[in-house]
Amino acid sequence: MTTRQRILAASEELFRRQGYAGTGVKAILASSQAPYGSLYHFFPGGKEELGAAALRAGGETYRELVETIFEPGADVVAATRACFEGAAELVAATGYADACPIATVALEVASTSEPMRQAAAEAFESWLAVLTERFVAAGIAEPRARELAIELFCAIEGAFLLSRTTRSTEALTIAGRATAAAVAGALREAAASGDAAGS
Amino acid sequence: MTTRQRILAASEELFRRQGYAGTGVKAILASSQAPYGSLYHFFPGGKEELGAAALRAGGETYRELVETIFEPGADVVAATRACFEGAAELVAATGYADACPIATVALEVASTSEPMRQAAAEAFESWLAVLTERFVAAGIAEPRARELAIELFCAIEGAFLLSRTTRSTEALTIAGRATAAAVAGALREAAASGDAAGS
DNA sequence: GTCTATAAAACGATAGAC
DNA sequence: GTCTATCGTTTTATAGAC
Repeated sequence: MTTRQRILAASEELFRRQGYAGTGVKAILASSQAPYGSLYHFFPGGKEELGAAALRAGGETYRELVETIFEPGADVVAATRACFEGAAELVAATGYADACPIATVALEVASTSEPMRQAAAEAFESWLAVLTERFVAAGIAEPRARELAIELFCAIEGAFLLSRTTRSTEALTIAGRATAAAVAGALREAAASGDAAGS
Repeated sequence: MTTRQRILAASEELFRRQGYAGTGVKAILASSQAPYGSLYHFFPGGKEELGAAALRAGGETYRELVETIFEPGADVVAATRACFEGAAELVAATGYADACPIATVALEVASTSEPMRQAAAEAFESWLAVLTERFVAAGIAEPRARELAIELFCAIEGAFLLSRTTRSTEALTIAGRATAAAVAGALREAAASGDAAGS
């Protein structure tokens, strides 16, 4: 693992758990066992460039995770359930420390750092794009598919917030059940209108 | 307005917009036009006590807002719609700066400050309690009513996150429509099972 | 490309006069 | 209860040796 990768990995973990402003550059360097100067060698823009890079890296990791759970041809209702169940396991297993790698920082910088805000927005959009594509592949028409993707996103992000704050997975269970039901409903509607069009 | 109130109001605003760690004590005092010593007179516990107090104050403000929108006897489906529409207006009107007074700080401190985490959890629970009560009053049985409250919470918090990050109210519109539909569905089910019980 | 020493500023907190 | 001066620390960032 290169020095750059270690710095980036440590940044992802610390920013996700304690936020951007709450994490000092020194803590990142200590955690990544990198010297002080290396940071500014690989990230000349300093902490802000590092923050944006960490958002992009975290966004990519989670996009791949979503692609794995919603594998092409999979049952999207089951995948939705798996998504929330996996999230609940992760959150509980880490003592309610790890959830979304973007959310905390995104809220912190939405009004204070334009480059970081954009990096977070692109990460979110990439997840929505994958979800939308999978819902379309499952037979749900384009506008409705994107709506469903956004519903899933909002449900799981809101549940992450409530879960970490109350130290309970209840919200993830309930939000997961509701979202799976919404996906199942859209699937039924799509099948019905598909039949109608086919008849 | 007393000095204490000014400090608290400024803290609420700054913490909500740029987070807890991202807001310096000096900025709060400058914004509230209070001298440096007053802070430690009214909040001997320093920044952390001020943070917890701001969470409680923000939580109370929003609980009253929820109580106003979901006024006793009101149509809960219309109230749900009004909730998301009002949120969209607020977010857009403030240039995507103001949304939830708790969420940003809650994510920041969930794993780093136990007193602040608890203050945030109590605020969230107070909102859920109001929502649950109103759904019960509308005829929805207790366990389902609390589930609906959590669904609404997750949907709006997730939509706040996506909205502030992407600078668009799209998520609030979509999440609002979906949540209103879920509430309407629960209402129909409750009426059907109520009829069945009554027959 | 690695590492340290240090600068310059901001941080939270305190002491003490009024 | 108000206000200021200041302490000690920590922050981000840089300079310069290796």
